[in-house]
Amino acid sequence: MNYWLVKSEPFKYSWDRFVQDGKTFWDGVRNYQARNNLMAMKTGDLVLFYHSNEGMEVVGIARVIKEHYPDPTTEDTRWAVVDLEPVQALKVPVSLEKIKADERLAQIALIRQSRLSVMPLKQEEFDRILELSEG
DNA sequence: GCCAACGTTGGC
DNA sequence: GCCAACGTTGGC
Repeated sequence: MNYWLVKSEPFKYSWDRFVQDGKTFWDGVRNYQARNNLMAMKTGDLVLFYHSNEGMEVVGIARVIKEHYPDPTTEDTRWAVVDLEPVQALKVPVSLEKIKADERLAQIALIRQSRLSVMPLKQEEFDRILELSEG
């Protein structure tokens, strides 16, 4: 089991919309590193859903329900998508500020490589973020 | 709205 | 193969 974090601008695709949809294919990745991470996702992996720009907080947990396949939104064969379904919203969203302030999370790509939109998390980092959600 | 970080493109 | 120019992302 692996753990991941994906970013979405709520303006483009918000958590609420995701919950309404029941599932979604995660498209729009146009960066090789992010794509490689996307293609490494396995069915059942858990994925934190982060709102970038507006909100700037982790808002929920998703699960991979289908591993990577060619991006249906482009003819370009280089890009891939995965299918995700919502698992649950966090009771309290975990803000970027809070994550930055936590020394155990100082090394995660969200902070060190702010432009990467799909990134792996260690289990302890994933667990830690959920802990922060509980106060 | 600005700008830093950084990935990509294209001329040489 | 280098590097300047350019585009995009995302925090502030």
